[in-house]
Amino acid sequence: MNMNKEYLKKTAVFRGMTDEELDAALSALRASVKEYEKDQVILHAGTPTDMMGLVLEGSVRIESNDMWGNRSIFSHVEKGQVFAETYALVPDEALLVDAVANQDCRILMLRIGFLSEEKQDTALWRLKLMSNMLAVSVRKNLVLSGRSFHTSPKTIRGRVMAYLSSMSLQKESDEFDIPFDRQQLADYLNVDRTALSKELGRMRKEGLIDARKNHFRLRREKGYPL
Amino acid sequence: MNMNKEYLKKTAVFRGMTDEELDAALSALRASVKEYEKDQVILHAGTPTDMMGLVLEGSVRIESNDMWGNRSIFSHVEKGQVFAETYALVPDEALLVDAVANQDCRILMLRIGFLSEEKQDTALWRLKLMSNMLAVSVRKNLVLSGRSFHTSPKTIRGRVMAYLSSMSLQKESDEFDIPFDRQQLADYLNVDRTALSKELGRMRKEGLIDARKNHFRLRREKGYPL
DNA sequence: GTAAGTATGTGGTTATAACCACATTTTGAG
DNA sequence: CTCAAAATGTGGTTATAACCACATACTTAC
Repeated sequence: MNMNKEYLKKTAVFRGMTDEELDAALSALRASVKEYEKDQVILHAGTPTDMMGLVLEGSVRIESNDMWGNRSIFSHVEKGQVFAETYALVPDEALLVDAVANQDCRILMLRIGFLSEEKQDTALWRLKLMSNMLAVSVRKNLVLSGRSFHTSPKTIRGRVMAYLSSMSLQKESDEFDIPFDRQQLADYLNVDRTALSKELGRMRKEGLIDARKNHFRLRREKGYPL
Repeated sequence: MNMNKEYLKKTAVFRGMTDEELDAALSALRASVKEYEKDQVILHAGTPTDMMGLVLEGSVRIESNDMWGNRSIFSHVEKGQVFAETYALVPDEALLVDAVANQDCRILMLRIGFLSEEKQDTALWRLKLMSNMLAVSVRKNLVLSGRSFHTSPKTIRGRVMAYLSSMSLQKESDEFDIPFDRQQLADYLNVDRTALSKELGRMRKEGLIDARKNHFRLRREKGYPL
């Protein structure tokens, strides 16, 4: 199986496990590595799943596409992080979103559904896995709340500033790359792409930001709040 | 201590515990009952917390108020449910939102922070608590995603329909009460209150819905989608 | 390098929501 | 019941985003 166990032991899901525990966990989780091309759908909305994915290479976006073709991007999942764990752990809840490869990807698929079953197996690997998944889940919660903060301002500029401020804090720098192209950023902020481009243009003109492709720089001295 | 243990054993947090386990858990959690009046802030944004709240009576809303007085309501927490568990379980993360009593409330405050500590105590009550908290957390995730769905349509009507459809599904009826007054619904959907009233008026006129106070009825035969 | 294709930006128009002022209805206290 | 206060609704105006068409820039394959 083409996966680096040393790397896995550093991820939030398998943190703190011994080699033996990791092997036991991977076996119970029916771990398997899958590959996906850019823009290929990994998990489809509407299908129930007991599997979550752990990103080994590439990145994944979580999005919803309504019947009129409107896309809304909920989050972006980087290498080492997991997705769909919520649906895998809530029995009978069909996926409401698509998980899509944002680039060519290697994904470790894990059948985690059993963790939410009643039986109290106290194998140490299981306890550690559960503890880790709790940490992963509450973190994911913060990510989702974050998006709520980024989309609650009523103006495009407000949303852009909320998003960029929070990225800047996270990256601990005024200069950083974002994981989205313009269309994706628009779909993340729930605004029209051309309107977003226009607003970025205005903000550039006013000297608030530099924005070139997915690289941004905040010019706080120009009166950037937060 | 003024709390009904039989009731607690039915909540998602303490589900499946024996009396002894519940006592051990409550003691470790330094459980205490607090009372709050309508609109009193229970937990303030900006303060770190290792406590979560379990609603014994009344209900709580989770909201964010920016420096210009704009309110955004993230979720509504009913009797038996918990709030702030995310922040309590993520060390060093200050609360980003306020938890506010939506009516006069009795809240069981629980110091749950220790659950995210490293040490592997395998007391059964602790395992059950952890397992339950995982279930609670992933559920909370679905609630947060739900709000994303409700606020992603670009028009007020789209948001109202998304929200009401999902309430209708949840309540398994075309007729139901919502936990918000108009201003709160507007703040939940991130729209202006008067614009919301106007849109509800139009939808009433078109025969799509009946809406009186917080009681709604969907008239699907009139072409309500989903 | 060139061409084709993709991504990004911009002007113009229209639709819609925000905002303001105020009318009407409902609620609650006495 | 009466009054005051709060909640809800409505008309009118303005600000802004959506939408459309297209220009420009950038990327990739050849």
